[in-house]
Amino acid sequence: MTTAAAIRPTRATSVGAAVDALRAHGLRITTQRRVLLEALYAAEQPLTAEALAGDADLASAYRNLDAFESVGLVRHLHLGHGPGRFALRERGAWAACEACGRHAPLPAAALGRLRLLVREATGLDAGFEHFPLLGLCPECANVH
Amino acid sequence: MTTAAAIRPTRATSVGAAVDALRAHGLRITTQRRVLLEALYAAEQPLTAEALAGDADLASAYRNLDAFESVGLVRHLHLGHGPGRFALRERGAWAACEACGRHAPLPAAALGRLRLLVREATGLDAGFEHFPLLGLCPECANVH
DNA sequence: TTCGATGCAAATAGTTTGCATTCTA
DNA sequence: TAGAATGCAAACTATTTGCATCGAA
Repeated sequence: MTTAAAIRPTRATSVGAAVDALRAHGLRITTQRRVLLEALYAAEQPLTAEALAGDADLASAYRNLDAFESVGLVRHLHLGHGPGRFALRERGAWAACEACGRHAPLPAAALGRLRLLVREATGLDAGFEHFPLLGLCPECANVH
Repeated sequence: MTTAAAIRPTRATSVGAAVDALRAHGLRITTQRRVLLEALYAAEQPLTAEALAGDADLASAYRNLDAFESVGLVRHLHLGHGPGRFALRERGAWAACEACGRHAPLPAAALGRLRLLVREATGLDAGFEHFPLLGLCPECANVH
């Protein structure tokens, strides 16, 4: 893992732009890295290393995702239990229901207000990035 | 793991009260369970199963902490990477710095306002319980 | 043609499970 | 004394590392 504090985001809105960004950071573009990038850009939610790698070698996938993360292109996060997941930093923060597992992006405006509130209350500059906002969605809340 | 949605908190402010609560739930009080309770009540922060168990058998410690959790006495949470941690539900939610690892309880008032804000923005009833509020404390933020 | 990336194998960390034994209620 | 809890061993999942080989620049 790389410390979040040390990473400055790399925003690339397409696989092509990501390739350029990676090269600019001195990373080489290989077949398996291209596959990972395609999967990351195609994904609508954070995915596990296994899902992103497909048939490719998992150990290399972890190494590559880690490289992408330390370059600020990707973020490593956890949605509930189970394996960690990876998503483009580009895609923002997430909110998830801990009962049914559904998750959705967190609106930027809400994120801003949350950060302000947390800063006032605790002095902490909260990212809501490595861990999502976790709670109960309306449907699951109604069950009880 | 037990689904958070299904658990109703058990508030017990002392080891003795916790013992009563466990018995009320049909759980037996053994030496190792008493040790775990002592450790939980003595702890100022969420601790790992290993730390809480001391010399005792780790597998049993996990089983017991899980039992405590499903009775609503304890909560299982994650502060950054590494092993999961356990704390009394009694003790509330946590805020942690992802750079230096320091963590502190989250004031109840702030928690209430956060929940309201999140609910308005996403419809989600956020607990900030299984995962803490993660961000950068003022000192770590200043380094950059 | 060099050094970074790969892919396999093996190690590691955290956690769970099976099962015979022990002890609480 | 019945059934719950224990303690060891072994399985398991997620992730990392060593190392010889391969390939991008």
